[in-house]
Amino acid sequence: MRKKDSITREKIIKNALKIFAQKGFYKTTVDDIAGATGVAKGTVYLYFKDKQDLYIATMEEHFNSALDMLTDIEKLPGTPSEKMHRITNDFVNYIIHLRTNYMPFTFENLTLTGKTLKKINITAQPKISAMIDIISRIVEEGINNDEFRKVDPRLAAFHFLSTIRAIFFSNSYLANSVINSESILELFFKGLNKRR
Amino acid sequence: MRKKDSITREKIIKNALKIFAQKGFYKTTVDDIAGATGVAKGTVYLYFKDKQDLYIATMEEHFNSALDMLTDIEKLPGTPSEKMHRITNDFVNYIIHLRTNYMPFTFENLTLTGKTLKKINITAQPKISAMIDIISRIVEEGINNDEFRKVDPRLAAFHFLSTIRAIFFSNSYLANSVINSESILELFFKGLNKRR
DNA sequence: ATATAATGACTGACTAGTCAGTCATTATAA
DNA sequence: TTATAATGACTGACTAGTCAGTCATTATAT
Repeated sequence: MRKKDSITREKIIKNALKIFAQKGFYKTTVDDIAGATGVAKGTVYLYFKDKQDLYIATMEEHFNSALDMLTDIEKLPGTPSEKMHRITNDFVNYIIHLRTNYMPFTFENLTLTGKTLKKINITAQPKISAMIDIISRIVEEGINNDEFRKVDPRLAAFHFLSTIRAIFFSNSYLANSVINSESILELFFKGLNKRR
Repeated sequence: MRKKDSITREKIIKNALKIFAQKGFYKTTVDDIAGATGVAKGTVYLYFKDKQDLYIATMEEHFNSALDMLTDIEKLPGTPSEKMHRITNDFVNYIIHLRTNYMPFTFENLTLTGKTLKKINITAQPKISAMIDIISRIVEEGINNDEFRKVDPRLAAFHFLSTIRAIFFSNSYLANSVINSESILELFFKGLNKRR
């Protein structure tokens, strides 16, 4: 394969990520992606076995971006709580950049079934697991610091990702309240119960 | 005179709810629903204008069930925190009964686009809003009781629903941790930060 | 007898996936 | 240096399959 090839492949994935994120797997046609990329449909099939294969490649791209972000943040100095705020901001910006209002592949691919779902989960599960690993290390650091309570770090990491996810929906459903990442994170960190 | 059977209509909705919840809008065929109900496809079109119309009816059914549950729990005696535990249990049981592992219509219909999405949101938004209303009244009660911190009650209600939603995904992604509703709710109520 | 309910074969629009052919670029022979 | 050959990335018309929605026909209740 020529050098040119991998650039085309990357362009296709980049466009597919945006379109799949906005329209989901079924509403997105391969022609949509080819059109956005400026190639013919046949070209897409030079680089990907089928639509499902392209979707999986797109997901890998997505998770790799997310893992890169997390890895960078883990390395930087700062308290665990500061790191978790940074993660939230980065994720929010990333999703805004995709011009979609949900995290397409973070937790689920709701409407996929059977074989497709299974194949995708083979790719997705380890990546999500890796994300939870990084975050749970940050949580552990916080527990050792006496910053956080003694909780199951992986559960807290998972709940944290769920909370970030909720931020993207909050605007649609809470029009009359003041919502931003900060106010939801405040609930996440401090909880609902009054301290006594 | 024989009347168009409202029992048939209800049966179709009941089956559609289960199948849409399991397979999503696109993977579900009208034949699937007709077959499960034991009627011909044409019969479905006697009761519903099109697939989208059936989906909307299905969503209304779903939200009405949820609102009924919430209304009942709000009336019963108990502390706000007890009520919220009951809501969680009821929702979890309801979803288990549907034999699906996500809350299909609670927050989003991810892969629907354009007109379909807009029409569905016209139905869904007020119902979700009504759910948040009930829960936020319970939260307010807790704030007045000195049980909860002074927070935006609607935001807390929304975050609570997001947390319940997370319970359904936790099993897939946290296989090695001990997860149940209780441990996630504990995080929701107490927060991650250590109390000082 | 007649109106209403139900059926399911059929249609047509849509789209995933194919493949024979094109053409710009690169390699090579004279 | 220039003509010719080889390459392979790319194209887009085409096929084959799917499924929402229709409607002529049949069944049934009153």
